[in-house]
Amino acid sequence: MTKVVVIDDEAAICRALRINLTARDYQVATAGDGASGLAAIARERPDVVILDLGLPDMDGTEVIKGVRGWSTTPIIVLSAREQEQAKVAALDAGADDYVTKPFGMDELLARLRAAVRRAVPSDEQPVISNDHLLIDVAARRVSASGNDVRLTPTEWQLLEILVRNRGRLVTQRQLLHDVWGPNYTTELNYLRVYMAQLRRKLEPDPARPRYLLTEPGMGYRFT
Amino acid sequence: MTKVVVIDDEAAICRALRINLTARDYQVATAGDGASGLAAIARERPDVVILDLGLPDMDGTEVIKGVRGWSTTPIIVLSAREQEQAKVAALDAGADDYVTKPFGMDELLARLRAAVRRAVPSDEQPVISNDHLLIDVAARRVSASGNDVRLTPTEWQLLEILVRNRGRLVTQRQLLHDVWGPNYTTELNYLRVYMAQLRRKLEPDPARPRYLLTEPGMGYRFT
DNA sequence: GCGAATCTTCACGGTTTCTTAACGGCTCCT
DNA sequence: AGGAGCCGTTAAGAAACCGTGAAGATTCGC
Repeated sequence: MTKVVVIDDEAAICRALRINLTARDYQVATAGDGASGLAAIARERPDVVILDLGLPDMDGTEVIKGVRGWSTTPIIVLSAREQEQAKVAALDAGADDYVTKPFGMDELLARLRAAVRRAVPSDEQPVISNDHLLIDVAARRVSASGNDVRLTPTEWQLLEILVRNRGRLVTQRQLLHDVWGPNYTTELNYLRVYMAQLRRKLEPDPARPRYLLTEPGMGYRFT
Repeated sequence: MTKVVVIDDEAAICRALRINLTARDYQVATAGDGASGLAAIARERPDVVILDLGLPDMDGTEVIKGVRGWSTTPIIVLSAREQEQAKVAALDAGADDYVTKPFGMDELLARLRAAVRRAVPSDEQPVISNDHLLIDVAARRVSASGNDVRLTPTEWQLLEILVRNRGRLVTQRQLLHDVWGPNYTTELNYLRVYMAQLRRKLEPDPARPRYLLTEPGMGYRFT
């Protein structure tokens, strides 16, 4: 059975969605603010999330980023008609779709079906482990030669993207877009600085990298 | 580079999209009706399709079904505000998203980025594999006789075009246009230099190519 | 508020990649 | 046989790119 988490501060909407979705054999959990919404997602591991952007306690994009750190669950955003800017920000933060309020239930259901259909069958949690390195993405732990390594938030985001795409080349544009946002896709400096820091912390010989490889002119690759 | 096919019967919209998308480094092809739209999708193999529902010759859902028969390319639907019913039908037919006319360019671009980003996992990119060669376009990996081969950005672009059109002749003009841009379509030198480099890196006997074949006076072909 | 950690920005030297030109071999045509 | 055009090969200078250290600016925790 498909599991849905609904995050909305309007109780009426939560109730309406719960009734409609339950009637169509979805399993529904609701939350009234961002913090409890994140908790619900972590607890329920839903197949899809419906998220209202106008939450009382935190910005909607913060919720999205919080989820995208460890999960690829589809997120459908609800927003008032005027928040054009917020919609764009939400999609760039990693939302999969949005519906403007007031919305037709038929439309929401169609989008829900589309989102679930698209979803990739849940992927395994990446854990890298070899003689020298141990990277546990879910637990946010990294150690090199047996010693725990502390990474800053930015370093971690960068490493996580590379690890999730291990073996594949990740382009500079994509890294910059996913870590710094859509307006920073030309700041190649940032990549150089942070790749150097990651290598200093992770590589046995930072000057001759074994894991964090450069593909000149294109991007980086974790192997 | 991301390739987009736009299908809309309003020439003004086609033109506006072409200009905006080209400026953002998308590669754009346009079609004015459903039939030529389907042909364009089959020919161009775009990364994403923008489809107007109000086409003169056939219903938009027919176009979607026609594509979904053999491809999972993301489809973003354009529709007038009133066609609520048609939107639902389009999403159920396999469309991935829709935007109501009149639309904001920012919103469309954000949805485009979201659609392309989502599509990557499910999109099966060509992988060439035989005794001697292994080419994984998605991961940007090439190996010859078991050894990993490093390619420069230009070498990659060239090889990728040939691989995507494997078996077919690709003209010199098209290669030059797609790799170096519209102002370089006479620099046949570039092709010779880079084909030689690719052969040196990929062919078992570079002087007698098995995969990267020359069609004198016309172009090259990957087999 | 204050100190520490983190992020942004800059400049320099070394390396890789791109561009360009020249030369010889080959095929086809006259 | 000779010439013209096309192709493959090589090499060298120019341009772009990368790694690095370090110095402000900003944020965060106390």
